[in-house]
Amino acid sequence: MSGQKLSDFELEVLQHLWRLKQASTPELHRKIAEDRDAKYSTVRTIVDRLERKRAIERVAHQGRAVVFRPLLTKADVSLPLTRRFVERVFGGDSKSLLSHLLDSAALDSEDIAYLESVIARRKSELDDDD
Amino acid sequence: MSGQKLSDFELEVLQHLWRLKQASTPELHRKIAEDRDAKYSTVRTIVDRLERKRAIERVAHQGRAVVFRPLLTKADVSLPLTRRFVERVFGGDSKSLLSHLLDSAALDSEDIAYLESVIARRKSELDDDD
DNA sequence: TTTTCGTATCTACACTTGTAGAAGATAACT
DNA sequence: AGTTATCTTCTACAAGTGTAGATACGAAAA
Repeated sequence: MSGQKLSDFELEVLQHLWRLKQASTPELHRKIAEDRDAKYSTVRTIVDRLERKRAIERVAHQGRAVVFRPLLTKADVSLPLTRRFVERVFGGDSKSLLSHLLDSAALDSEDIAYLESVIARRKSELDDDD
Repeated sequence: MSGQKLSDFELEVLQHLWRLKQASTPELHRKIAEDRDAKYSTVRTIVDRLERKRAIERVAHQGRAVVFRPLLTKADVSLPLTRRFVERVFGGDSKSLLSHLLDSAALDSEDIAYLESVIARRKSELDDDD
């Protein structure tokens, strides 16, 4: 499930909701206002759109405020978006993205150990069923 | 230089131009029509917009057709877009994207071999100066 | 040289997105 | 109970995007 495409702003709000588990629009507005300038009603509009897109749902009330929680998981969102991004920007070549990331991301030896383990697992999977 | 943001369709056309080095709108239209349904004038509109955004420029004529070439390199486009994508979808944490890429089925054995080589190099770098 | 395609150019339109004001509603404070 | 500070809901709008028809134009074919 996901269907609907999410805009930048909608994703930003979702990020906050993932972190907070659930939140009201006023809370979300405060969080967003920490980063940049945005009027309350603007945030509320985005929340409305997320609800209409069934990306979030109402779970409770805090005073007059409605509390929302995400319906989509990070994976629901990032899987298709990543695929689409690799397609759009790297013409489907994920190696380009990888090398870019490896060059730009600060990786310590711990990260590298992790990567190695994932790769090892991956390799055996590919050997097995491919 | 880049300034302007590029739409999905504009990026798609740019991809083709990078591959072809240069091309006329009719050529681009044919390429795109291989993948999906798109009218000539639609493609031409996108080419116009790319030109107005100074992402491409006219280099020659083929009969009545204008030949264009990219002004932006892949790096010009992918560096800021990747940063923005990581920000939007992974809340700025590029390591999440990395592990996501590794977890998603987007990698074939060739990608993995490449990754191993990069990691090996990375490891020796860390040994050296750390 | 006139006709005819293939291109270019112009114009248009519905939809999404970011942005927000205005008005209506209601919990909370006095 | 009345007032006030918050929230919600409604409405709006400009810019960007995908989409494409209509028309003009010029090169190539007849």
